[in-house]
Amino acid sequence: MSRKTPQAIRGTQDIFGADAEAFAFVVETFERVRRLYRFRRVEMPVFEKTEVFARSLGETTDVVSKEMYSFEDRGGESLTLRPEFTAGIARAFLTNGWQQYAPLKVATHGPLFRYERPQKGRYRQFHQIDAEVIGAGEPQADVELLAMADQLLKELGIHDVTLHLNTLGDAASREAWRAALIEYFLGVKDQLSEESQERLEKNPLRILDSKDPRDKPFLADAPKIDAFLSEEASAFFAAVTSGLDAAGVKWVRAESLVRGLDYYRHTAFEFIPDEGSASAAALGSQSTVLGGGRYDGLMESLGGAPTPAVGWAAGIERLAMLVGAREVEALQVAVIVEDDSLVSMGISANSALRQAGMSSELVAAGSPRKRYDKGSKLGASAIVVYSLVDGHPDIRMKSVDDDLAERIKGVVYDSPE
RNA sequence: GCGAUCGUAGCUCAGUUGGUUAGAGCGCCGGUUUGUGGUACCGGAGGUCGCGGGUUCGAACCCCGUCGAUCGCCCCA
Repeated sequence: MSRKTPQAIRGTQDIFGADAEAFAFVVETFERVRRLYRFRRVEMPVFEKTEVFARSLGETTDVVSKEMYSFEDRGGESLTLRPEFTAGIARAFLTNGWQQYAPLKVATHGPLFRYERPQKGRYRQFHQIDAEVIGAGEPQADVELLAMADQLLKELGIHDVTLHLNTLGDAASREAWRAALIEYFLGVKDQLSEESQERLEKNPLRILDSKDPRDKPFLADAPKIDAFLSEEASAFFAAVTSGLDAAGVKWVRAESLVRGLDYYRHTAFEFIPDEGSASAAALGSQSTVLGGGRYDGLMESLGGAPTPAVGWAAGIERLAMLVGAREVEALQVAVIVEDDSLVSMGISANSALRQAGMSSELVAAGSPRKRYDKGSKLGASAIVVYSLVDGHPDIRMKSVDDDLAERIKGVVYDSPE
């Protein structure tokens, strides 16, 4: 290990080989499915004014103060590497007048940055796919978005995850529920874990998904959102669930599923591996594969007109773990040159094969005697060998695939020298 | 920020209660087999055992520190 080589930044990854193939498979599948649902592609900046994220997330949270990659540029302006897509898309929607396209369905993917301690399925630079519907307040938008997520997971071959669904109601319902939770947990405060006692002040909803055994006894009897839902909020949720049923999307109710941020309204959801499944084992403690919700309050926090919106995002690395290692596509042709005087013949054959749409590798270096071995190890369906027989150039071809053999003959034997 | 486990060739790993010049497989390079669909044989390069200190006659091994990795807690947009 050379002392001079700089190390990669903590929490960044160099993805290669089968893992990189799995990553690409996730992105390609997402791109294909997103077209089926007519989501339009957007490309966003990787960094924004810190304000964009601070205002949308809420200034107070740990998330803003500790988990963002922020820095000053040369003009002294505070910038931040995007920790999520939603805030930047909302900003673009407002600054570019995309209201004219509403309701707007957009999709994107790329790197995101969060200053966190790396662990299984969590990195400082990680990658997500993302889909948003902006300017659509009706429950059908939630249904469409969730149907797309469900289809994506199935097309990725992931069948052991389930949609966990909840509603947070409208702003009034949500506040009433929150107040009731605080009151309830205050009553048993002494018996809660230290973490949850702190959460009581900062983020009471989060007590509901505490992992601490000391908290669990109190969770079952905690107030439920359903008791606080307004008539409209109930109707909205009912429309979402019946729409999902109609679309054939399986779901389970998750009464304790919450969102930390204030701008979330109504639908909140996560796709989570089924207990004991292969996917659950593959993900370790990072169980959520895809998550999102309705964020009707966000646009206002960025100074825009009230605009309903709903979206989700999913970690590409986590999806790639569930998809499993994928091998590179098999090589079709290995071109082996066993005598250096024939190298240019090999080069032109290799080149002609590729231009004719066949994947090809040239083996013309190293010990001539070992080239055949080296070439055959590439695992190609066909091998083309250039060698010298009695001082004359000789071409031989072997193939396990007759159609491929014909295609090769058409290219290699007819190519102008 | 906290905790646990781990750091030996390019890769995956051995290394006996501390004992001489630190090993294997794979990969890489070269040679042999006049070989032709992966599998043979021989040889070679490549390691201050993460780094720094300590204990000891002697440390890859024991102790302390440090850096890094992994997994978990907190947090999770």
